[in-house]
Amino acid sequence: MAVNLKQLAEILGLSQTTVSRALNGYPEVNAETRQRVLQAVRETGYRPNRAAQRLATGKAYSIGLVMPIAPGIDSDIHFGEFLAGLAEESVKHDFHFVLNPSAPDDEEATFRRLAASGNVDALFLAYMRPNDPRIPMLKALSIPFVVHGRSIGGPRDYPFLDIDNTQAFYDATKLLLQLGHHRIALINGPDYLAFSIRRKKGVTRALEEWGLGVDEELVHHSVMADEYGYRSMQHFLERPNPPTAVLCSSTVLALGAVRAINRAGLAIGSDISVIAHDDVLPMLKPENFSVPLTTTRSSLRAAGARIATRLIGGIIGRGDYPEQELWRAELIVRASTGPAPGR
Amino acid sequence: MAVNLKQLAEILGLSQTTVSRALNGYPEVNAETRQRVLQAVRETGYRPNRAAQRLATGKAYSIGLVMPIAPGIDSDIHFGEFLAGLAEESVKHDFHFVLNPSAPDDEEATFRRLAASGNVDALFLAYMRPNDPRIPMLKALSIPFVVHGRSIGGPRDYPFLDIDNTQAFYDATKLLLQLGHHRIALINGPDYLAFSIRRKKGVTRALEEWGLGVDEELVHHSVMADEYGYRSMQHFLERPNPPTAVLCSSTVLALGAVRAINRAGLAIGSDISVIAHDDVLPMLKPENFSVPLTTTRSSLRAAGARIATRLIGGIIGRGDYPEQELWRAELIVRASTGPAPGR
DNA sequence: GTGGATATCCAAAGCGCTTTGAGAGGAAAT
DNA sequence: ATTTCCTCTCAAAGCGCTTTGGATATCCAC
Repeated sequence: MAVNLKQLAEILGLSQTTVSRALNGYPEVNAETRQRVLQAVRETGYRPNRAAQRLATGKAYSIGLVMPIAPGIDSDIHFGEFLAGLAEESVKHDFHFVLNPSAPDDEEATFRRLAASGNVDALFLAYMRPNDPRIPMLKALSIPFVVHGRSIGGPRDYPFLDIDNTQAFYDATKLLLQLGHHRIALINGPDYLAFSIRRKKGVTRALEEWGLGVDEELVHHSVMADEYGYRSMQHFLERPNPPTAVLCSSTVLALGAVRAINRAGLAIGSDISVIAHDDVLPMLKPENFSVPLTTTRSSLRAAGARIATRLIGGIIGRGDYPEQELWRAELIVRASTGPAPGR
Repeated sequence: MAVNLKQLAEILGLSQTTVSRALNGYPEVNAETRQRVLQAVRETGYRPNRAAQRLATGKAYSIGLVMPIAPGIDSDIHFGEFLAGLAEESVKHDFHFVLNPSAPDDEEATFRRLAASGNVDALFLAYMRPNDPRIPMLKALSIPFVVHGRSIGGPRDYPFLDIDNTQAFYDATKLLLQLGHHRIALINGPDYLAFSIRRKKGVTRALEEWGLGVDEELVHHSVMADEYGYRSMQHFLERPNPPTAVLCSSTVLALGAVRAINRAGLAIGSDISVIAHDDVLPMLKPENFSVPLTTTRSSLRAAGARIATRLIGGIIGRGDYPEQELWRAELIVRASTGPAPGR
């Protein structure tokens, strides 16, 4: 059943070369011959062996990503959503991914292995940290890559796609300040990730411009699961002087925070304002919250698609994309933000 | 920098054969020679080219999965969680996945392509439907595969891992009946998927054994996103004779349902009971709901790991696993279930 | 010392594809 | 008729690895 090039050529009474050329769109082949070849491919169900193709061309038609994983580590819903974007775009070009799971502390070795294996044409990086060692490493390995996010410090000349996290949280904070809030809490992502650091910076900057400082007691860092949103919020509310507004780094965190607020008997949008960053997760829409959530929005899925486009474009040598892109998140005001109480 | 076998052999003053054998653990190589080779590998950072290896052996050391995707289709959080399980196990054996995105209506062709490409040793299947055409197809292609879930109808002799959905929802329904509930609603997954059908069957069976029938008006099918849980529940509550209990096919659906119940001013566990199926999604734990959720629990991630184990075991010819496994979901009673009101 | 194991190692043949460098044939130009 | 230039096709090399089928050397027993 499974035919290979040689057999196909035999059936057609042609040489492998000609068949190969006909298939790969080389000009020096008769239109009629090409048709015959294509017809035979249809009839036999011939599919080129990718491994052989790869060995011959050096191209793998696939992009590699390292999936952070370990027995204790929770799967990240954001990762899945991003993947969906990558996938959506890749399918158009008949590309696939090679997903290489790896424990975080083994990530460097995994990258090295992946790059050397010849299994992938390009790599994708995320979960950037300050002075991320993977960037110089990949540059040294001279394999194309695109980063989702940005490192902080270290070399600056690498291809990335990021959203302007500082700006987003600056905007959000400013809105709260204008509404009269002074005690603003932040339920942020893990403190070792670059985006968290930038978001906090945005908050800090807005507060300082307003003549206020950050209250470190009102800043929590954690993995983005609703459980932590709940705990952090509960913690904040138990303070002698609780915040009147809270910023969440994800709608998932907001989910927990909202629960804590409800349980405390407070009204969202009047007693306390909530703003979350919305990655546009289809299963958790801010407009569906009991009180629709004000958000800074930027589609993770769109980012995935865009990165796939750039990566693939780079591989097949088509398209010329900017090396560095910084998307601005949109501030969308809904009912969860209102004037500070007592004003 | 990137050394290949030939160069490595040259450096060592050995033939490629010997080096290859030393690396692959063949017995006919001197222990001392093997050490020398391994040392050289360490020094040079030699990595075998997978494509070449694949071409020579026919083994790809990777398993393929088709990721259902399309511009309009939402990413499924359950998919990500399952993937995490697969990954966790695969990383131990240095396997990776080839993720092939595909539009649902193109799935068959994608499978065929994937199988013929030689890129993968085995395939993984999920989102089973009744009489799923992919099963006979893969059998015909004679490529190893394992199904997560089970089809309904069609051939029965194929390798799968499933949870006993009928049993799980039978158990859950029975609990509700024992608590005195008679009007029991079901917010189920998509009606074209086998697991949904089985879950409904479990509910039906329990009701019938109790001398009751299913009220089709109280059964909704939808994608598993909180939005639909909310809508369905709201819909049920607006009926003249609303249900006193509801079963949800996912904690994600329950999230929406709970919101609708809260909004209606009803108390969970007394006015209305809720049971959800819990796939053990780390970002959404039933014990963290404002009223902890009674659930039927079965870890999606564990299923992923188990399937990876079986798939990989089959490929490297190690281990002998049962072809078919049916896991039983655990019924865990929490505060969201209580006696039917007025009893 | 000779035949037969045993232990080590090697040359070479693929695996299925792309691609280089040429050859064959015909049309156009001289 | 010869040369030049296309157009179309082909044989063969090579991608980096595994594996078959020896070759060589060593060692034992008889």
